[in-house]
Amino acid sequence: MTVTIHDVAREAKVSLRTATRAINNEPHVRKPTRHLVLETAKRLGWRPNSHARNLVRGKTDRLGIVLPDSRNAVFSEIASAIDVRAQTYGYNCFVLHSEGSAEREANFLNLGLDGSVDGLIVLPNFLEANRDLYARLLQERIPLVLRGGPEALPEADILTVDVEHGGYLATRHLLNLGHRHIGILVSEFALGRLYGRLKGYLRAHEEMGVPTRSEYQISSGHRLEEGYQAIRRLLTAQPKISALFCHNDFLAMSVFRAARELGKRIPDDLALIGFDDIDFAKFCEVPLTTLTHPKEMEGQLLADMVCQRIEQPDHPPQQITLRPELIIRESCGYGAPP
Amino acid sequence: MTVTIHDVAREAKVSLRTATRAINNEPHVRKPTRHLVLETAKRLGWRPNSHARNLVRGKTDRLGIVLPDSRNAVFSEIASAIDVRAQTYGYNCFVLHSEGSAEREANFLNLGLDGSVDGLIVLPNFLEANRDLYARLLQERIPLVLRGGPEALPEADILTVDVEHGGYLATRHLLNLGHRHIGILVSEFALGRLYGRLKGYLRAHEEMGVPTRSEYQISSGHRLEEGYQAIRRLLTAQPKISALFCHNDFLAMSVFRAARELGKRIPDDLALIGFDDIDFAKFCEVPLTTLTHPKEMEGQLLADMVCQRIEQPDHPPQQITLRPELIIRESCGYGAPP
DNA sequence: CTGAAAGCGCTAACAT
DNA sequence: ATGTTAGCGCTTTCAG
Repeated sequence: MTVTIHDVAREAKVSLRTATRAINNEPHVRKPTRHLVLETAKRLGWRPNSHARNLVRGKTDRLGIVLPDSRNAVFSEIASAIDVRAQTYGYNCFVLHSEGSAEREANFLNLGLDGSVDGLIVLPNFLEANRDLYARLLQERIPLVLRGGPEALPEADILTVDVEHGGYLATRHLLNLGHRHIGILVSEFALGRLYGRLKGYLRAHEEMGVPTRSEYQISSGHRLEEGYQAIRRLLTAQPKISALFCHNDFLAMSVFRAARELGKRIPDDLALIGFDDIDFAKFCEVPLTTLTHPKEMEGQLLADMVCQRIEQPDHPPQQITLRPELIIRESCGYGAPP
Repeated sequence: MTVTIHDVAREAKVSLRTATRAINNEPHVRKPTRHLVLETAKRLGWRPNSHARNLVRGKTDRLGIVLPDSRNAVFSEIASAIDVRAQTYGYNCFVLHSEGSAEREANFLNLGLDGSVDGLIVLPNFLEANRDLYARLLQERIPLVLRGGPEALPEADILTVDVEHGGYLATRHLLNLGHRHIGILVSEFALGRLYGRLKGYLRAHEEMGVPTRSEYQISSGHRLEEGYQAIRRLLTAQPKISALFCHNDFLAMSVFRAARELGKRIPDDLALIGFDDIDFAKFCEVPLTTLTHPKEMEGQLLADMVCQRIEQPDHPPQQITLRPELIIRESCGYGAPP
């Protein structure tokens, strides 16, 4: 039924070896022979079978990118940058969204173990729940690069964004602007790296001698709606809050509506800082002050790291930290505090 | 080097057949035997090889979802809904972003041809450029479902959103509100379905006896920045425009900044309508009036369609059209025209 | 330059 | 309940 390279060879009256040669553009085939094979393949409607091919080659030229959440554009932006770079190494990328499910994340990690991809770049959400799997991946020497989570997996290749520093920069900026009642929204995902923002926030306060209050610190799920509800609650319960540092730009977008409904204007009555510098940050009504790091470079580094690991399995693990920078736009106003 | 199921069988002192049985949870293996095999597999560090498995089974239990653009959340939302539904059939989904490249799209279509996935759900951007490939897919009877583009490929399974109707509804709404100078931004992708919006826009005008002007009709690329520039240009050149129908919510988001910079307020000086009802539409500063169709249902239908095609290859092609509905929020105001 | 033959790791008829 | 055996479709030594 399905036509194999065997059929092509027979039909073209050449050996199997010659057929592969012609088809894969290898040398040592005469032009007319090659042409004949190619023609025959076409005529017969032959098409390569990736499984057979990958099985014998022992590789796939494919990479898996495991993302936590398909809604937040920052992940798409990073994935896109990884993809572009991976392309130059000859790899295609599959993007996989774990969508808040440890089981889904586990499934995707398995794609590394069962040879479906040659390497994995993962933005982990369930480092704890899937601890064994991550360990296995490492032990089996499956090329794996993590974005974040160095404390949890010190022996892996890891790219980290120094979110604590980001939190510090953001908060210091707000304090310098004169704000003394600064709210903070962090993600409820209990990953160490996520609370980094809070650490930076606390450190900045301490450094400036400004007291902090736990009532100003809240968390929410990763969905826009959840962020919106949490922020609305915070702003309602703590009317003194004049500035808000939001876990990421995505959730920060939900502040606009909450603020408006409570009769607060951004930036006049409420200063707002996000994190990530997603595209929307530039084009929302009041362009968002935020923390950024070059996402093209991040993607590039991540791709480089897996590819390097693939080529040199024995290379000692590499850990790179990216420092975010503050991008001042308009959402914190320019001037004095309320 | 790599441990195979063969090794496991030998080590457990059972036959190959029994080993597979145990491992794949098939019946006709005694408990202790099964346990022994599983233990041995674990001890030896055996892991299944997906290529070998898929090669012999002739299927992968995987679906490919080809998306035009990773930035626009509407695609993620649809993909996510497809994924959820496909899960219930036992399929995993790979999402693939063609990102405005016909070649990338072609690459992904090839995953269907080479057996990497059992079926393909594609939101096509390059139906023309990849015409041959689509035809091939159909001819080879690879399960394929398209979202949009029925004119181009009448013999395929297709789910269409009636964007013309959407354009009509949006424009009529604006006209009913009293607007007489309505701008429209459409995507520059020359797919038939995309210009549907414009058709609906024109039809609504005609029906109400309101003249249209080509100066009010512009197009832009799919990036936020491009939308922003196009809109800024339009609004600057045509100050009479009091309402804007935007190709999609994603691009509509860029209107907020453009309007603000030109001293126009939404909805007071500029009414705005989008398309898609992405999450952001609800939570932007002025919740967006838009066209919607249930994306959960859309994803569900798309998944059902491929799965059905996989199960019944001979089923006649199915074409389903979804009608968008107008969701009135706040971006068009409530009252009279300017 | 071309060909014969040996697998890659797994599943599944077909026995026993 | 378990074992034997023949491939799935392809690449790749190794000989000619």
